[in-house]
Amino acid sequence: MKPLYHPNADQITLTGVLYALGDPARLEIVKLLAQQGDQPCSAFNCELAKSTVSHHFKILRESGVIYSRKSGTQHLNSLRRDELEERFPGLLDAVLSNCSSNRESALVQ
Amino acid sequence: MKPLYHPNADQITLTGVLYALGDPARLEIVKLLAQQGDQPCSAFNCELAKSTVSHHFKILRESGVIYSRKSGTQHLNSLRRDELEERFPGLLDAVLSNCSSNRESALVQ
DNA sequence: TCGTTTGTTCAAGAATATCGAACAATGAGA
DNA sequence: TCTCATTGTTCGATATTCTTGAACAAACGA
Repeated sequence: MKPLYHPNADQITLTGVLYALGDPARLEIVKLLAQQGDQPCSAFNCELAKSTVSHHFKILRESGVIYSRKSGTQHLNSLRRDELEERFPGLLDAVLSNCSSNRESALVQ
Repeated sequence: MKPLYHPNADQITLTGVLYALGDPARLEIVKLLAQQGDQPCSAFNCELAKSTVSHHFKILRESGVIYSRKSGTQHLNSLRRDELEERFPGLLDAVLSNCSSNRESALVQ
């Protein structure tokens, strides 16, 4: 299986991050990781096809929002909080603090 | 000509705003309005076709990021700063303060 | 070894983006 | 008033991206 691409911190772009966060499903994923810590893709329960979920994780990973590492049969995903904070101070916090818990949700769709 | 749709403040969604900002051209437009105040679409100089620029302004308007009003032959666009601040405190500031001036630009593209 | 779990890849159809051309609305000038 | 230029929108075509089910690959456990 191919190694997973991750941008370096200095390759992360603002529009890339905003684009990645600008989708209900992906924002839910980010919220999940922020609240529950590292999680496999399967922890994200929604009504989307798993190929679609895989695609969303890829967008998040390639935009630099999350880091994915293999762990047995699954991938553990973590928010790149510190790197994002250093690159774009206050951005992730501003987004997360404005995520309602009764969400614009991919779960509800 | 059709009246322009604008969402009410409470209809503005977080993912909608993030999606609107997650494009280099649109982020440039927002930056322009933040720095120079109200501007017509034509103030946004870039290499995109004008139909494409029109589309970007529409996305910004319908997501609630900007307000557009007719003024003679042009449309004057303004950032909905106060409403965005009330709806998603700190979000726009966090984005704008992380826009580099040597930009990820639609101008350079 | 065989089956299960986890996630990716592929191919097809749906949705969205970009573009040039045509159009509409307004204002300026003869 | 009658052009003409300016500003944006709308339309049709092409290109890119999204979503999905099916097939595949890797790792684990019985």
